[in-house]
Amino acid sequence: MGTARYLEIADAMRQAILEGAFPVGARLPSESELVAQWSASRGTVRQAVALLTSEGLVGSRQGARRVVLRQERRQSFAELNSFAQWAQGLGLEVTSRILLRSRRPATAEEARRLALPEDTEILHVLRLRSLDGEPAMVERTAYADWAAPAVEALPEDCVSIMDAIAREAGIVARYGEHLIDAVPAGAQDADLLGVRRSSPLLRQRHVSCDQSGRPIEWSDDRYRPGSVTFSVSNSTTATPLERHRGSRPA
Amino acid sequence: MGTARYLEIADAMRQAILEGAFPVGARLPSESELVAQWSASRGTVRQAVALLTSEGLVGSRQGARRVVLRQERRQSFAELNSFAQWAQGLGLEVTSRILLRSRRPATAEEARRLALPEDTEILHVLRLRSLDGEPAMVERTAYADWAAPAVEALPEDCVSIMDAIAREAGIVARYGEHLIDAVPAGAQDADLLGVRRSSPLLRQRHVSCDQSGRPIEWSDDRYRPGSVTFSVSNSTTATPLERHRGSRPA
DNA sequence: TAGTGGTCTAGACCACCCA
DNA sequence: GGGTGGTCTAGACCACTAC
Repeated sequence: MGTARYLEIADAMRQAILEGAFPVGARLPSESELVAQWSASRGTVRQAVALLTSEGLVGSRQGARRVVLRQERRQSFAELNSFAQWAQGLGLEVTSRILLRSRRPATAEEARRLALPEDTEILHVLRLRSLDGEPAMVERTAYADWAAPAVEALPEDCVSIMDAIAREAGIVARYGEHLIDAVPAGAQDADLLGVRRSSPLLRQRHVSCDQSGRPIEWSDDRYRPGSVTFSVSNSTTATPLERHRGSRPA
Repeated sequence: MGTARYLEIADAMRQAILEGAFPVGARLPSESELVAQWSASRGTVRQAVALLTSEGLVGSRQGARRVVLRQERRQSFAELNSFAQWAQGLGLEVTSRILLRSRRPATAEEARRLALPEDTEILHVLRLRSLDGEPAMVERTAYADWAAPAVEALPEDCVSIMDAIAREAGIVARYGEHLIDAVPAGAQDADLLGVRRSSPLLRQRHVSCDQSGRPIEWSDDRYRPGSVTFSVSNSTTATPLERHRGSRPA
């Protein structure tokens, strides 16, 4: 039974938009036209266009035809949560090296982010990741105690830890929460990335959770300047990104 | 007819989650239970929980009860697109000062971002924005030619330009696209924000579009370190944020 | 005022999870 | 195997847009 009907419709429409059949600003066919075209019910057609809307490709307002907002493709969950999958999807050569792997009691913040009791022994991993041979990101990750053994079993040049523990131990990330800000490079950051101390790094801290919402890892990833940009679309009916006040306002 | 039924249901469930009636990891009532509880159809109940899912509050998998993922509230479109509305929602005192307002031909990038012909005359605005009296953000915005007159008519201490031109000229932002990265402070940034040159700034570039997808403004906002963090939730079924390769990889 | 998208109903079948 | 969410149908009424 391959794919759902609404995904088939959405895929075809997305393809048409990406190919330029509907340029930015163009109006999409009406729901009734799509119903006729695809011999599907209105509910199914609406599911398809709702998907495109949530991707930021089309805009929707009551009473008016839907309009095309962008002509770019959206990434998958895996591509946001996994540096390796993202880079491979772009055809870049990724290499990773685990520089340090040690068990130690969780700090207060790590315990909170991982929803573990304080002083639970977590696994801390320091990792340098490169794109086409150039250092691009320093990753400092705390793995929950129950996930630690699977990570400890991996070779130190493992390209994708999340892929590996999904395959080897059935630990699959399904939900993520990301915090994005800018920080000055510390001594270790500067050394590993080959930049000057205090130069700007884009920081992505994130927690990945399994199917039941249990945190697997809490990570602090720092990108070399210019190597990565994040993007997000929003609208009056959907706002996925939040802005937060920093800890040190003044 | 105040609000839609599904919004009423979603609001009540969101409230319950935020108040801790369903802690993180807890399972929500089943759809059939909600149908009985609210005397609504299954479709309406599903619309409500789909909303919570898209907000990142609950996770959903076929065959299993929905689980609570977070206990925090999500912001509105206005709060992400408007610095003033965001800050006011937090109870912070916002002040703004337009330091420079000039018409000039659009650069190649500005023309592209604003979907205007090259060399169209746009309005460039330089603005310093403060939180509780402390400089927090430098904003450099290019307004499309057709929106420029409305902006030129505003006083230089106008707190929210988007609010003002919505009120005065009926120009309303409905869709946004945001690019987030880190850059070193330039001479002007350093001077205005009171930080050292080259110190890290969080940069949010964004375009705001009207109802038909026509770009109103293209802006480069730079935040003083520590003053702001962005956050986003994702899942295997919804990934609003993208990661992009930067322009200068090596 | 005709057409469009937004909301809602009441059924149905299926794939999947868990006890 | 019973319960759960995922998909789909075929209707209906309403609010809003565009002309």
